[in-house]
Amino acid sequence: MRLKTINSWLGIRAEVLSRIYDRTWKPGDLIPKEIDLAFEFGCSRTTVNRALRELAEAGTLERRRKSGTRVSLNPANKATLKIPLIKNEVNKIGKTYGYKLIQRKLCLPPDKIKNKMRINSGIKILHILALHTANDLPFVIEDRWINQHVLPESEKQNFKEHSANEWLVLNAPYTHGTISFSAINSSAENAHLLSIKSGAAVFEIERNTFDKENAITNVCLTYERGYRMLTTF
Amino acid sequence: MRLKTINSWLGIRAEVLSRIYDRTWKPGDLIPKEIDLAFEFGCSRTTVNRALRELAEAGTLERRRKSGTRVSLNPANKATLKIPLIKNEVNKIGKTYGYKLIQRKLCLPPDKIKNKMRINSGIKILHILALHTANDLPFVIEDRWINQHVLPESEKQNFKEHSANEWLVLNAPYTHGTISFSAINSSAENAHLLSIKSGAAVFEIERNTFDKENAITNVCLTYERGYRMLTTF
DNA sequence: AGCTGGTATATGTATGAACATATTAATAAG
DNA sequence: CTTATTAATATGTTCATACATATACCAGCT
Repeated sequence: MRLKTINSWLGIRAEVLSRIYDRTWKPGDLIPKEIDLAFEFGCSRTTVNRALRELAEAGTLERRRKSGTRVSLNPANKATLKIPLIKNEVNKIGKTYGYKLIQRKLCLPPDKIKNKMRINSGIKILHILALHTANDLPFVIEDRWINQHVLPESEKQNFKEHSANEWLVLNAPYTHGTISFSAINSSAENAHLLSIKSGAAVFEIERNTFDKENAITNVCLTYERGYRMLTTF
Repeated sequence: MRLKTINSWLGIRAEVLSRIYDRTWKPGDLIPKEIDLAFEFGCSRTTVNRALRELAEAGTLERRRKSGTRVSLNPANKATLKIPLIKNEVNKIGKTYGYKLIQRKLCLPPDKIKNKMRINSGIKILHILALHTANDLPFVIEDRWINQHVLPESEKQNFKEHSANEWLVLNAPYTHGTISFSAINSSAENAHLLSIKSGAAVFEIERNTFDKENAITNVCLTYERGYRMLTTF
């Protein structure tokens, strides 16, 4: 019955959220169909569709053809994490970024890496160990393997001035990847590099990127003690 | 000059990704404007817009009015984490979910919680400690504070059968929240609950949810040893 | 130089109409 | 009673068109 004219998709999204919030539409409820909402809000179905689609992508709504749109039972608490370049991450917290290459050489990867990157036995690949610092204090250990057979250019890079992290972003397009977060007790070597006690809990991010079926790189980032990864929703 | 007819937004998104991938368009490059792409792909600008908008949301492209669209310099490695109900998380790995309430009482929160939830001194709020199990083995410790002044219904719940986690999803609408991930050395109490050695590194997720300016709940989830949070991109 | 205002331009949004597609519900065949 | 077929329907997508809006660029002024 054409009560309001919130005729922008942002306005409609806000109104729908508000109705979910004030429990006019409760979790699990079916909400009116697009045409009816369009009439009520005094806009076209296209606009309603845009608003509802965004909410469905965010996990707030669930939509099915013919059935209709309902409020999600578990609002999928989706958090989107931005994984920035370490350099940017350090700059963002107002500290001075530093980088130091510790090791760079071709060697046989351990079984774990061999499996993850699908490297045959006896094949040497590029291993890089580096330290990123914030105000000259250890910030992150970058322990990286690069498949130089897939990425021949990488063999010409010495990674002395700039981290592999940065070079890869510009020069290694990927199709997909995996990422995992975990907590581990730091090894003696890592503890030494980070100037912490051996065994101290540290936050680790492991990332694998692929070019179709070929693994490009595997990196394990070990963060300074007390590091927190934050986001909002 | 109308070479192909990939005239669906998904097709166009794929084609654009492919061109970025094969380095026809390199990071930082300006790509043709919507109208030109529409002509080339033999579709309307609306469709191109949809494809490019999605890619911009994903962080692959950066768009500015008048300037145009360019390939992101740092493809914002955005990973979207789905934070499911613990029950669903356990079921997903094919294990039997269990829940045990350890403690539930009104008490004075420590300073840390008081600050985060903006609770005045001397005010008691609801504290819940519970253990979630997978195949009868400890999986997650849920250490939660609920502001029962904002959420009066919560005081009537005993949380014996179902976790606060589940009740809140259905009964506590929120406007926004924060989430943080970290690694810590487990305390003696948590180690005991999780049947691990005190000091072992454990993964922690801390979440705060708000109803406008009022904090609804603060929860700290401490996961079993070796837990990994995974996602793909 | 620096500031001001105007203009051109690429993206952003809205519309109504049309057709596509998934899925439910009704119906007919076995 | 069960299963295959068909119709109905809500969302999904595309289109041509129009207008809105941010902003880069330029001209003219101080």
